[in-house]
Amino acid sequence: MKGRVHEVIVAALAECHAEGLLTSGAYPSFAVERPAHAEHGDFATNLAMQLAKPERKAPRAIADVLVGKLAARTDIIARVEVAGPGFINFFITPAAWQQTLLEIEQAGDGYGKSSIGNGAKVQVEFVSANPTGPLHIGHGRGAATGDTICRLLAATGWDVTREFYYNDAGQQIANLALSVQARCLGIEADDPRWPADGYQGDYIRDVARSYLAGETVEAGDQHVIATGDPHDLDAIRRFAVAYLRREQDLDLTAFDVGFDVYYLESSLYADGRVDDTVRRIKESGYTYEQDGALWLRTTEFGDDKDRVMQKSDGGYTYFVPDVAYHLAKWERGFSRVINEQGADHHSTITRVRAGLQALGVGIPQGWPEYVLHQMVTVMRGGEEVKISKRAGTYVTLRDLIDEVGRDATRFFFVMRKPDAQLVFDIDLAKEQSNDNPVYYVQYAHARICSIFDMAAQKGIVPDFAACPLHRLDGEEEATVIRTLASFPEVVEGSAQAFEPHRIVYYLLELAGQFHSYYNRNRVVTEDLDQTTARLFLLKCIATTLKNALGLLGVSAPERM
RNA sequence: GCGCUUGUAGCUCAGCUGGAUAGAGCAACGGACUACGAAUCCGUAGGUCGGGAGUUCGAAUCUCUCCAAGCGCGCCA
Repeated sequence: MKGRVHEVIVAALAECHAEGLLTSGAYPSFAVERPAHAEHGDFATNLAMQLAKPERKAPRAIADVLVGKLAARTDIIARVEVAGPGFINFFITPAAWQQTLLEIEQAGDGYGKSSIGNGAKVQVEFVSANPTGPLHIGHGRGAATGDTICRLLAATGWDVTREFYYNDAGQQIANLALSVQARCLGIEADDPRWPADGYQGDYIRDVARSYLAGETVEAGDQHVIATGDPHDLDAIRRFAVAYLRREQDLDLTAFDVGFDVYYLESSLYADGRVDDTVRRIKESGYTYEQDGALWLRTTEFGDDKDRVMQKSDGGYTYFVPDVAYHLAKWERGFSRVINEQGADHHSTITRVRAGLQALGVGIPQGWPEYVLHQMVTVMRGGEEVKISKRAGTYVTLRDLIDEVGRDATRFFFVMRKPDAQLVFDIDLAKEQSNDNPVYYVQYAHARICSIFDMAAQKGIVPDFAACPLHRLDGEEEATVIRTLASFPEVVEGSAQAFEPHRIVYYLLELAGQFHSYYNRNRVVTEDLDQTTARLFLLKCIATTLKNALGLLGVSAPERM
């Protein structure tokens, strides 16, 4: 509907220019928005204000001219008026609003989708947890946020590739292997022989036990059989990485989060991409040697100090494989890449981009794009759950899914915009009451389904093909229809801004309007026409609720 | 000290990329089930949008500057 109004405005402006009513010939950018107050109509535009400068006339005078043309579009416009400093307010005819329900019904599962992405390729990298331990609550937020962004982009016409980057090389993995080996040998964390930066979590014991038992682990295309030899560090490393990767995969599967590509850091070394990247950066002239190390002039690209690429011991710092990895993304043809990460790693952004710029291969400055999510704190029993890796008291994603369920976990993780810190209240998420927003929304869907069941039991078979839409003439019905009609706009905005929480707020609003409507209006009555029309409205609400929940990876139950 | 993010009702948070009179849910108080699910609804009350200055027809939104909180500032990842 908004798009239709936009078209009508452009057409009117063109007419005014053609007939000399306006003289500048200007087509400024202008907004069509939904006014906060109902007295201001269904839509409003600031076009006249935007034209004031080029036309060198008062906004209200320009608005009067435009209104003369707009008023002729009686098929959708009931009334237009000039208000305030020069707003043009549109009042849409009830019939035009009611017609939008037909579009919803026809689109069905596809309602809310659009093609603004034009099928262009976009890659979203998210989670990318190190295979050194189980996924914790921060990874959970990343998984829910990243997955929802993928769903939003797919729904708006992008060709999405979901990617998980495995840091399966480097010092952390060496520490992992040493930790598992220590457990295999019965060395405790307080033993002087315990490795310096060893991982102390209980899961390390599980890995060691499994390894000694000679178990087999399958993860992705890996198929690793434990040798059970506690002195074969290389075998332990391969087994431990596969074991933890399998655990992470199981968690993500339980969370309904999937990936198209698992990219292994070790492959960047194996195929020479890391060395090649270093060589190409050196050739760029942005490097220098100092104190026995190789430095990159990242300050040339906005960093506050230069960074070491190759340490004096010959090893590369962590951002070098990161640059190599992103160069590979670019060469794979992703002109658009989005990285979803925790904000605690935000300092890598400047370095990775600097490395890519230094390569001089035509990568745009703002590439790749980043979505950073802030910290998550967990509340239980009104108190913050303190996180201590050493004591092993951190909350894993698995714990959350087991305790509060997948739907509530996903919903809560995307309830806030990524930029804001998130307080995850476990008690609230578990609660099956009106305080819990997940149940509030799901209940709306289940309630509608139950009304359809009840109507069927009464032998009512609504003929939607001949639905008397004009019977939906109440104020509350108009309100709900307007909300339904805005869904595609909400999806577009949410996708464009990488802000999944907008879908959550939309759901709460729509569910609220339905509950309110339901409490005041009886749907199934003796009046068959009215019953048919209202059931049709409810069907459209249920469809929209289900589609919106689907974007969040949350189910729309028919019964609760 | 520098960088990023945040600061809106007692609490938790929205505010549609600069629009008109700043909204919702909790909590508080008062109401609504002999008819479709009360996991619901209706009403009342609650504000110097952290402080200050600037940009313009117009600022919670953009700029600057203070204040406060979180995160990050390694030849760790």
